[in-house]
This record gives sequence, C-alpha cells and structure tokens, in this order.
Amino acid sequence: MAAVDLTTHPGHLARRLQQAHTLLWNAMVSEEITSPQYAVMNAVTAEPGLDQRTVGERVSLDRSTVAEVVGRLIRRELLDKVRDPQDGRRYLLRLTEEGARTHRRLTVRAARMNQVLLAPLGTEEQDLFVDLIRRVSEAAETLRRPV
Amino acid sequence: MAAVDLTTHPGHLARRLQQAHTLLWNAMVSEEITSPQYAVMNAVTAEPGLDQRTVGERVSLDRSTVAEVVGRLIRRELLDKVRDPQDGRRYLLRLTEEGARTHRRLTVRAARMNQVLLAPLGTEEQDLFVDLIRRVSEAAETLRRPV
DNA sequence: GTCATTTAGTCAGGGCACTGACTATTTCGG
DNA sequence: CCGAAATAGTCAGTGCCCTGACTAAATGAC
Repeated sequence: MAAVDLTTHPGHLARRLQQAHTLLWNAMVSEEITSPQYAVMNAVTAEPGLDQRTVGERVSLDRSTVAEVVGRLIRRELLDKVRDPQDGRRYLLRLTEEGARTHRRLTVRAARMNQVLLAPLGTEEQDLFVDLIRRVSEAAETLRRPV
Repeated sequence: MAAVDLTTHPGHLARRLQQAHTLLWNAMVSEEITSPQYAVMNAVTAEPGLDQRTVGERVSLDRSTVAEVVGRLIRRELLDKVRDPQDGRRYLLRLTEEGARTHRRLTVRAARMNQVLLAPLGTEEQDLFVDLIRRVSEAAETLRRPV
C-alpha cells in the first residue's frame, strides 16, 4: 500500500488545471491557435520587433520552444521574422496584418474564457487564486535562477 | 498595441506553475522518473492489478498517454503488464519489486518537495491554494464531461 | 586587430498530452 | 446463437517543453 492522495500534490493539481484550461480554450477561444501561440503573439503585440530570445523571456519559454511556436505562426502567416541588420544573430518578430487581427479577436474571447474558468470562485477568491499561483511560481523560479 | 497582461490569465499561470514544479521535481525528487510516471506508479500501488484505462481515469490521462508512460515504466522494469484472463482486451498492471521500492523512495522526497514548493505561502494559504485549484479544475472538467 | 568568450538561433532526442482511426475482444439485443 | 454496439489498447499525427550539442555572429580583452 502506502499510496498517496495526489489531490494534495500541487504539481498534480497544476497539471489538471492546465488540462482543464486547454479544454476550455479549445471550446471558447480557438481550435487553431493554442494558448502558447497566443502568448507569443501577445508579447510581439506589446513590443513589436522583439527577438525570439526576449519573447521567450516574456512568456516563459526556452529558445527551442519559442523557435517551434514561432515557426508555426509563420507557417500560418500570422507572424514575420527578419534578420536584425544591427545584429546578425537575431531575428526580429512582427505580426502580419492578419496576425494583429487574429490577436485582437482572440483577446476578446480569452477574456470571456477566463471568466468562465474562474466562475466557480467568488470575486475575492479569484484575485486570491491568481495571487497565490503567482507567488508560488515566482518563488520556485528564483529558486532555480540564483540571483 | 492592445496587448494584455498575461500574469492575470490563469491558464498562463498554470503553465508557469507546472514549469516551476517540474524544475523542483528534477532537483529534489528524481531526474529519471517524471511526475506523471510517479502518478501512475502511485495509482497501481493503491490498487494493484488495475487496467490502463482505469489508471488513466485515476491520474487524469487519456489512453494514449497512459500507454506511453506505462511503456517507459516497463522498459525500466518498474512495472509489469499481463493480459487479463477474464477479459482479453485488458492489461493488468502491477509494480515490480524494484518499482515498489522506487515508489516508496520517491514518496518521501515528493513530500519534501511539496513543502518547499508551498513554502512561500502561510499554512492557511497552502490549504486555500490547494482548495482553489481543485475547485477550478473540477468545475472545468464537469463542464466538458456533461454528467 | 586578433583571438577567446558570449550570445541567438537551430537541431536531435526524450517526454507529456491530445485527437482520430484502427484492431481485437467482449457484451448485448433479438 | 449471431450480428451490432461498446470497450481496451495501439498507432499516426500534431503540438508543447526541456536539455545538450552545434553554428554563426558579435563582443571584449589584450
């Protein structure tokens, strides 16, 4: 025996929360564009001309994963990538017209989805929820990156 | 412009929480055995002779993913799989001796890791955290699976 | 000014997670 | 009993996510 109740393990709960979120995202936001793809588009919207590495920093993805996600967005013609003339190592990212349109559309839907996702909680609980997750994640991140 | 602050999006936070957890898991529990693999071992410990589909139900994984994870545990000789003589469609799962030992060892370490992960929160906050995540996930799950 | 170091991006490889199509087996209706 | 429907597992395909090794470009120390 000696089995454990996984519903007390935050890691297990985090995985289930993400599954639940993905399900809802597909149903209410988009079946084509995933949530990480949207996050990248959002970062480029906030700071057009960002390079891949910095985008990764903004949305919490490593270089390899950003490259994959960026590749998919380019294939869908939502994103453009040009060499930085100032620094030949970098690629500068920018949304296409269609990319900007798509981002705007998904932003509206994502807001609605977030409301549905958090609906089971009261108003103060919702703020608390976001705050608690953020504190735990940030603490763990600085734990790895010894400032 | 019109970019959004992702740190208010629970989906984004869930992803970051999982990343933080994985990092800590690798550092404090095991670099060999992943957290989903441990979850499967734990389910089989609780109910030896479970079939794959039910294991998936217990740990929130679909059939395909369970098959992959089970395959890896078998390759490592932590798990055994035999056809159910009663029902030729099923495979019955059982930990090997080494699997049971490994599960016990990781259980101790996972408990320590959970303490570290939740350390930034006060005692009541920790309970609240677990409760809030659980409520949100469960609500979203029943939303898709119309009982 | 040249060489060592750092940096941005790519690629191979491993693991998680889902869908949809397929196979084999069981079960159920008649 | 027999054929249809349901069920357990597999497989192919897509996407996310990381590490470690590699290439090309820029930077910095001398």
